[in-house]
Amino acid sequence: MPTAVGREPLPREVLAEHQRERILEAAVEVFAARGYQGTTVDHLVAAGHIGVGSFYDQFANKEECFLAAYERVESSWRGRIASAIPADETWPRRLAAALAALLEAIEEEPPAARLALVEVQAAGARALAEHDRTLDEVAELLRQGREHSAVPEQLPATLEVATVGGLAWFLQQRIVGDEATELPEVLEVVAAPYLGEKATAELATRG
Amino acid sequence: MPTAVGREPLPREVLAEHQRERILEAAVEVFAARGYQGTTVDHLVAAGHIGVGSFYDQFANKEECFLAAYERVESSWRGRIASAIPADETWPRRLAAALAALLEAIEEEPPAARLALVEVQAAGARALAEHDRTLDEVAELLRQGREHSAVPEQLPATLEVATVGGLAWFLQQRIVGDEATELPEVLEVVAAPYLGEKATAELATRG
Amino acid sequence: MPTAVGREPLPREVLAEHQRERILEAAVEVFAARGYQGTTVDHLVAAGHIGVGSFYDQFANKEECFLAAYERVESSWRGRIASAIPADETWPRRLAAALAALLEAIEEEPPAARLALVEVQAAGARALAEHDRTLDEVAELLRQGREHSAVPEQLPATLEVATVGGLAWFLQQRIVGDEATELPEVLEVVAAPYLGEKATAELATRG
Amino acid sequence: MPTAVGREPLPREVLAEHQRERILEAAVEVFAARGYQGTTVDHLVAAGHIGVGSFYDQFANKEECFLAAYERVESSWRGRIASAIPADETWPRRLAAALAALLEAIEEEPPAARLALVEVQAAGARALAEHDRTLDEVAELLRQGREHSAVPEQLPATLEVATVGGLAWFLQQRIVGDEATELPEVLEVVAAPYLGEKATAELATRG
DNA sequence: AATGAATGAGTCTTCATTCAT
DNA sequence: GATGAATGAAGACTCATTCAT
Repeated sequence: MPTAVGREPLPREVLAEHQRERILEAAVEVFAARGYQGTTVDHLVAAGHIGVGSFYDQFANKEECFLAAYERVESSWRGRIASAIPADETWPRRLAAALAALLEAIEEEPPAARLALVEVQAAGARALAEHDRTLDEVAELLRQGREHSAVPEQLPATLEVATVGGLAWFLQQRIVGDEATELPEVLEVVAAPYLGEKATAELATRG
Repeated sequence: MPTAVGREPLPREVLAEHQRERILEAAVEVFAARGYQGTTVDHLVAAGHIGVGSFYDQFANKEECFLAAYERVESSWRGRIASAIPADETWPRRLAAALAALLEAIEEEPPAARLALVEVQAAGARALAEHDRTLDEVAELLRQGREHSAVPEQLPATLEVATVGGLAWFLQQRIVGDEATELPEVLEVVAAPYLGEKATAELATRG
Repeated sequence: MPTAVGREPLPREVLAEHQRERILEAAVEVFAARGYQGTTVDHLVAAGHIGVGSFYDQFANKEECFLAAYERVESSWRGRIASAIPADETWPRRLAAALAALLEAIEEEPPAARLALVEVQAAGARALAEHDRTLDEVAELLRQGREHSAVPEQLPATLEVATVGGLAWFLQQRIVGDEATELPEVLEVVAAPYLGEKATAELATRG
Repeated sequence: MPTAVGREPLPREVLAEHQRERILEAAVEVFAARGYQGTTVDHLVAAGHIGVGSFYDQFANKEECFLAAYERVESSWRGRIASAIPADETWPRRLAAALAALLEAIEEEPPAARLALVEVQAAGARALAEHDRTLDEVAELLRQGREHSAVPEQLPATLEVATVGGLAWFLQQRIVGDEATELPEVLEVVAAPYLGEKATAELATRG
């Protein structure tokens, strides 16, 4: 076996990172279950099986912890969705794949979904701003679909912002109501303005 | 002392109601300025020029006060919009009139707008549910526009919910950013799915 | 009996002031017994028989409370000493009377003495500055005794500051050691530089 | 491997001692800069470039560390002053030399001065007691000057304690105010009671 | 009917100290 | 022997709510 030279590549740093991850994982559950305001640092500490001090070693305060948890979910989902999008496909199919991945994520990780789409609204200005940024990015991606429109120049400038807001609202409703969301209904709302009702319906049906 | 005939008709009740109104009026300002979480009962009490006791005579707690303020705004705007809608007109024009009245209300009462569209998100489950109910009602109204669609049966079932969510999100963005919102951009997003891009553009232009 | 006009001259304000007095009275005991650092707000609250909130209604924090207590003692003693000084007497006798009153106060109110002469040293910069101011005032009063010196121009400029510091230190020692202090020993130290050893001794003996 | 004859004589002990010295050196700076209460063990640890554990290997707690730092300064200054005192000289000149050495030390090591004369007051009962002991020793030395008094039997018994207290207070004032102290002004206060104003003035002038 | 003084539970946060590695 | 991650006791402070006047 190779020598031990260059060993111990990840003791301290990684351990810390690992702990941070553990805390965040627990934090997602807690924030989702109790709401941002209903969550105290003690709740987080208990759920993370750490001491109060350790919590404050990792996060300046509750808000920072929420933001970190939010970003963690967001980044995880972003990766998940990105890798679900087929590289060599048309925009409509790529869109469908992205939305499918999103719905899948929501279904598989309800607490994360609640954190990212519901609680984020009540977690203060910073979280709201972060959320805005994310939605703006999604809107930007949507905008690329305009070239598939028969009448791109007629599409209102605000279409994407409204579409993304509508999507977020829609999902939020379902999450709060603890209801599942099906791809077709989402796809229709998001894709229709670009592809038209008919093509959208087809896309939703055949996939 | 002999009572004068036809003296003040409803002293107690009316006075109480009047005071409640005054408090709510002040509460709208306070909640809008400090945010739901940043507002304390003392802030409300100070702004309403009443004693703490009187506050608790009127409201069970801070949340109830917020809900009452929210409902007050909502009901006031509802009336305002209702009376702005011309009775004998086509649905598109009625829609346009309603949206115009909404934008006007937002512009004239920024605190109320902030309360009803932004802070409501952070004021807890009850407020959120109330807000949902309102948006659902709006969605219901929108649904009446389907008969103007060339292809009503192709419209996705979720269209209205998404549209309303998109509208709310859109307005929220503008309010937070302290930017004005113009009728055409809103109209395009809301009406286009029903009337098509072209007719919507015309409606927006000619009014 | 006279009418009730102009009645209720002191309900609210006075009550509040009275409470503040009560708290300060208790605070003197607590600070003296536990030391400034060893005292917590809870200790003060318990000793004052009030709620935490009421404490914070009266004082911004522990330090402000200490400062108020210090000033209360200082002002009380100042008055006590001032009224002990005979108006129509020579400076030496006035000095002796003042010191006698000071020693009497120390003996009668050990906690106050400890607060004003010992704990004040450990209560932070503000308290220290306040204490400095007081000692400076005393030094100023001493300076008036120079005209009784046979050789006033030979007295060092720093005499008073050193004398006052010496006095404070001396008293502090006794208070910490829980020992009584006799007028003659103090008088000798304070008056000797001005009156000479002999006259001082006489003053100390005969009064 | 064969050990070299006469190799490093005392590795462990000396190293430990050396480290302790380093920590104390840093501690003086930290305590002087942040005040006793404002200093945390972490500050000391960071300044000493050691681990928390090592700190607790050397000192039982923060207070012990302060006491050790205080004693280190005190002992260093004691030596410094002792070696500045000319052996074969009169008491007045020896006193002047001692005071000169003290002022020199204060000027050269402001942090040490602040620790020994200011912060010591706020570092708890133990430190205060230690300080008392030191001042008492100084008082004892002063007492030897009585034989130079023209009227030794008239000097008050408490003269030395008061003088030392006055000196300490005086220096403390200057240190806090960040002002320099000149030998003459100090000398006058300390020596005058023994030598008389005139001789003192001469001593101060000619040295 | 109205007031606001009083309460104290609940939260956040710091920091001395321990102990596994 | 040295390190610093982890702990949690302890303390400051806020604010919703009650209740005597």
